This record gives sequence, structure tokens and C-alpha cells, in this order.
Amino acid sequence: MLLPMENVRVRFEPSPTGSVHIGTARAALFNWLYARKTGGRFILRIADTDRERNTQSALDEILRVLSWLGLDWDEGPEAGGEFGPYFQSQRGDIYREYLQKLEDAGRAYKKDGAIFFKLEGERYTEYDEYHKAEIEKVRTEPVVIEDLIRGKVTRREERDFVLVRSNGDPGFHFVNVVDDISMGITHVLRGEDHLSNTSKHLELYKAFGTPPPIFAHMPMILKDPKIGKGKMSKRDKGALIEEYQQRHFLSQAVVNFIALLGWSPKDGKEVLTIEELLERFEIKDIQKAGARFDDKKMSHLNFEYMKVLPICEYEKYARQALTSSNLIDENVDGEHLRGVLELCREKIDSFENLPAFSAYFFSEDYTINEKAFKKVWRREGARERLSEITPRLSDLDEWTESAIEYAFQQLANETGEKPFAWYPVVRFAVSGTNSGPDFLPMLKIMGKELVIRRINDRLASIN
RNA sequence: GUCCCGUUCGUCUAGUCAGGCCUAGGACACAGGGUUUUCAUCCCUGCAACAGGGGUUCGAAUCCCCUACGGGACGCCA
Repeated sequence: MLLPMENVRVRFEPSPTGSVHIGTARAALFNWLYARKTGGRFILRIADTDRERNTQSALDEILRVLSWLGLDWDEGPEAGGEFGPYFQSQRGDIYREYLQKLEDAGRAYKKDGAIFFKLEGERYTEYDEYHKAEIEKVRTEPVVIEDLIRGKVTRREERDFVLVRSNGDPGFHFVNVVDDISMGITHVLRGEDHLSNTSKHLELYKAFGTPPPIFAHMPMILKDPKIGKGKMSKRDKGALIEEYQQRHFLSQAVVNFIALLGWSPKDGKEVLTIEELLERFEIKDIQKAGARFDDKKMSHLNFEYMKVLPICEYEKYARQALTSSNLIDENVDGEHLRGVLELCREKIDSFENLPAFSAYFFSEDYTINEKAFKKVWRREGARERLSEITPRLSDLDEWTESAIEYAFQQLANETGEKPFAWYPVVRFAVSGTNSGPDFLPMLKIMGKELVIRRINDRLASIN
């Protein structure tokens, strides 16, 4: 446990310019975990200084995603707080005040209509291979970043950078530092892509004469090697949090999954509720190397949570998934639905594939599996086997598992075979596939009428 | 191109800070077997890694150096 007197204040600073990325969500989660763990404050600050690109829907999404993940904030939009406003677009007065300090100290100057920060050191010009131009540089003293994850990182900033853009809007580095100072931020936990920005930020802290917060730079989330190289981008499958909602993933599973991207608990436990994450989370245990995204791991974790989901919750998610695939509507027979779910439960690792797995229970519009067609139906004697069993099923007075089983058993006894010999062909006839839930319970749930009808249809088809 | 960060099974990682307990542990994936007389569950088994090279040391995955490779930054985006 950490010392309470530390008075931790951490912030999450998303910009409302697009969908919430998995890396963004992880930054939110790790900051939240650290705040909750230390009894500190978790602050939500909206980085909306780029007027051109901000959208209301992006802001709405950020708030929606945070609540979906269960990350509540102590200060910020909707929550308020004494360090507001929490929208950078509304903090103009504060930025002006801080800019004045830099101007007074002779550390700001105008150029091309923008205001630049002036580094200290000898100036010279040099041809820059990257910019393909002569560029003014400054021989500055190196700064040392004390990073909780990486140790000391030494870097030198060698070019003046923009404080205020020519359109009058303050720039990222400036507002970032000013806000962290004025909001009393103690720890900055962010992505490694900011590591090279940190030297700019440290120069600013020096210029303001304010001690910097403690930094910790998390590793990047990289693409699955099968998809490509480099860091995960919005376009990659699995990169957007909203996508998981749409695919009916459980939020606890998503939280668990992103927590394991670049971090792991000392005890090796992998399936962790948010409370268990809280008990174990330590910034020091965050990995240095980039973490590769693995869709399979995501599904596996989702499955773990599906297994322990209370049945009524399970039904809720299942209804959503099945409704959005137009397989059921609110008039569905609840008992039938629950019967089907009981069969599918513990068979599928995501509600996303529940519709495909169970379509034939609800609709005539289900796919015939090609492989099963060839393997089961095209096999010698398949049609005969189906014909043999059909009258025996039709004749059943009771449609129970044991009655159905008995029908198969009797036929098997007469021919000296196992009932197993008829299962696949019947399964194929009623479901169009050779895999699925437990066979007997499945027939029972489908009901005699449907089973017989599908079998007859199959028999009647010329294929 | 310059600067910064990194490198343990296919993937996530434990172990690295305090060198011997590591013939390198777990999980996902994959493969094989078993159970459930189907099956995408479940159980068992297997496969599989310290990037390479130099040092230091009685001893190195662990410390140092070099090389290679990967990642990031270099915006009047954040």
C-alpha cells in the first residue's frame, strides 16, 4: 500500500478528434488504477485546442467509453472541480497568464505570427536531412527525464517550438505543461510516443521555475505481426473501444485485456476483475518493450468472463446480439431463448458469434456449412440413415431427451450399430452443420415439429 | 538522416534492479490424446525462447561494450 500523504493527482487528457483508441483507453485505465490505488484524484481534461478537428460526437464517445469501462473521474466535465475549467478551449485566461511569465522572462518571441518558446544556448544553423533545409538549432544543456518505468533518460531539445499558433490558439506542449502545473498534477503516465516530447516539457518546467511531475512512459501497443508492422492504428481490427461494444464484448474482459497490454501482475494471475487489478497494479511492473495486440487473447478473456456471467446478464447480452442480427425480436419466447442459451453457454467465447452459432434455432435463414455438407451428407448411405430414423422420431409421443435417445438406441440395436452412426446426419439435417451444442438437448429444445420438418425438407431436396 | 527507447517460446509475459534456486516458469495459440456415443466446452500431453558477438566473473537470461533488428519522435496534431 502506498503512503496516503502522497496526495496523488493524475490526469487523462484525450482529444475529442476521433474514436477512442485502445492505447488511449489503456492510458485512462492505468491512470485511474494509480489514482484509486493511492487514494489520489483522477482528472479528466479535454484536449480540445484544435478547433478544426474537434467534434461533439467524439467528446460524447470519450465519456461513454469511460463509463462503459467503469472508469469514473473525480474532476472534469460533468464532475466539476476546483481546478477547472477542464476544457482547454476554456482556459485561455490561464494560458495568457502563463505566457506573460515567459514573456517577462524573455523566453517567448513572435515569428510568422506565432509565439515560440526560446531555448537557452548558443545558436547555429545546420542543414537538416529530415527537413531538407537549413534550420536554426540551439546548443542546449541536456535534460534528464526521471521515468518510473525506464529510469533516467537523457535528451536534448535543440529547436525552439511553438507556444501559441498564429491563429491565436495555444499549442499542445504549452497547454499540457501549464495545465499540469495549474492543476497540481503529480504523476504523468502516458504513452512512449511522448517520451521525446518530454524534453520540451522539462524545458518549460525549468522556465516556469516549477518542479516537474513524475513521469512514466508506457510501451506502445503494436499491431499483431500477422496484420503488419508498427503501432496499432485506428484502422486495425480491435483498435477501437467502441468496436468491442458493438461486437458485444464484456467490458470487464476488455478492461482485463488492456490491463495486460504492457503490464502483468507479480503473481501471474491473468483473469483479473477491476478490484483484483487494483490490488496488484504497480507502475513499476509496467513493461518497457512494445506490447503486441492479440485478438485470440481478447476472446479467451471474454470467454472467461462469459462463463461466470449470471444467467440473466447472459440473456441480456445474448438478446442484444441476436436482435442486432435480426434473429429475434422482443416477442421471442423467453423460455425457448433461455433453453437455447443454456446449450450455447460455455461453448462460444463471444456473443459476437452467438448469432452464427445459434441461427437455426430461430430462423430458416441459416447457412449450410459446405464442409459438413460434403463430409456428412455426401457420405454414402447418409440419406438412407436419415430416412430410417425419421419415422421413429415422428412416432414419439414424448419429446424428451431420453425418449429421443431411446429411438436412436432401438434402431442401433436392430442393426448392431451405435446410435452415434445416425447423429451427424440428423444434426446436419436440422442445423446445416456438423458441430454445435450437445446433440440430444439440442433436438429437444428445437422441438419435434421443427426437427421433423427440417428432416423432411432435407430428404425432399434433390441434393 | 538525427535523437530517444527497446529485444526471453508464434503472441502476452515471469525471471533482470540485489549474477548461482533457470536442464528458463505460466498463459494464449497450435498439435496429439482422452472424456462428453456429435461439438467450438472440459481434462491430459506435447511443441516452442534468453537476437548475435565480445568482455567481467569460479559462475551471466541477469552486469558492461559493440553489432543487428524492432519501435517511437523529429507538425502552428495531440
